[in-house]
Amino acid sequence: MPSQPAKQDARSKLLDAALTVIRTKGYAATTVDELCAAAGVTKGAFFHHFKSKEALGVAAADYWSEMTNGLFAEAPYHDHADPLDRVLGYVAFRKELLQGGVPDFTCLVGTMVQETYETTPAIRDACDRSISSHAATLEADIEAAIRNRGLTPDWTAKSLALHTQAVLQGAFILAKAKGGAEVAAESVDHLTRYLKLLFTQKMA
Amino acid sequence: MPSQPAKQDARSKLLDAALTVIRTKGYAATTVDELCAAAGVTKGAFFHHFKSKEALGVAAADYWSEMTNGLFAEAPYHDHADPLDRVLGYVAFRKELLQGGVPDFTCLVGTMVQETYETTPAIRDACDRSISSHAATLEADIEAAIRNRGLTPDWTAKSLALHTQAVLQGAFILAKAKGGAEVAAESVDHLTRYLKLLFTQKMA
DNA sequence: CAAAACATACCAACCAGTTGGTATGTTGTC
DNA sequence: GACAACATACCAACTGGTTGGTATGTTTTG
Repeated sequence: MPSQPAKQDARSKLLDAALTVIRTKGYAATTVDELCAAAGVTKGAFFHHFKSKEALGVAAADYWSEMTNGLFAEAPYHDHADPLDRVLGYVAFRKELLQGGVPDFTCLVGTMVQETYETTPAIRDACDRSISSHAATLEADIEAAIRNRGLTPDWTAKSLALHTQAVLQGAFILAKAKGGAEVAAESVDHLTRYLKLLFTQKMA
Repeated sequence: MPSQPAKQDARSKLLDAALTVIRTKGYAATTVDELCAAAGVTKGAFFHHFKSKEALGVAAADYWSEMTNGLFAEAPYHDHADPLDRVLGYVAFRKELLQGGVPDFTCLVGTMVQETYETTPAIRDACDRSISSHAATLEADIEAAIRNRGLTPDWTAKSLALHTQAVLQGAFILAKAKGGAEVAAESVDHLTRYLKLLFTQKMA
């Protein structure tokens, strides 16, 4: 009966707070005190669960992976019989997620890796794991779509899967610069158009 | 006779230092003291030329625009007679720029806007100006290529120009996550492929 | 009751920004 | 063209608030 938000322990509350605060202000500008205030816990609780701010960053990236894994695993686009439809369905699903404020639909690990890639290897690696493992879930469908269409492309399923992530991450940056989702949605439309062209082209 | 680097004043040295330091560590993690040390000037000089760290951020974004404007204005891809070749030449040029360490080829304003979009409007706007004005330089060639090929697309030249920037910005994020330019280059290859398909398609 | 889960109080280092000052032009005036 | 009046460029030392982290409690739970 009792819902989650009330019964959460300090660790979960801190991780949830980290997702929203870091996505809004970035990792470096987010202070431990701020995280504690947003989570409604004290600093003692913070350092009981995380040995440092950096450790929280790594845990937040892992937590982000868990959350998104669940979200995408349950998304309806997997139901399509045609693997290309699953890939296109994935991208359409990503477009549907572009709702609410910019901090709500942008990517935690994309934000964090920008700030930490040179200075904090542990966080960079956690962000890389998150992005790369998510891209890998697309790779199988792309591979199946290639076989299904009998293509022999000069690109790999892996590089295309990563390209979809590049487009999305770049779309988030434009959304942040312009203060809205519209520009991101248009970039996702271009990605969809590319995928359709790739798999339906009548090449010379 | 005397070369530039020795004769620079404190302001220019600080702006040059800002480009490298902020691209490496991010805006929030970069301290004023660090900037001064990298520029070889004192804090007094810093606050003489910039009224705050935020003001330096804005100035750095404007300085970045100047630098990149010059670089792209003089690039050889403008010489192509065919507008589509100019667009493809631009993307090829961007791929050529993916040399050296990750902090050397990534984008200052893409990095800064991620951290400041919600908290520091002045910097966000400066970054937006930089990205959008750069994209606008592409728009004319795209428009000309559309007319040249007699296309009536369901997308706009502006959205495609912004999409190229999204791909590049996203490619930088992947490069940061993976610690190298290779993944970015592959994404740029996908962008080139998309452009060629868009303009040479035999649609059903 | 023992250990895990939290809270309170505190600290040393750090940070953006200030202060008061010097050195070197530039400008106006007779 | 000499000299006062002012402006610009820069510097070293300092400050007050903030930050990540710690030391030491108290409370809850199995």
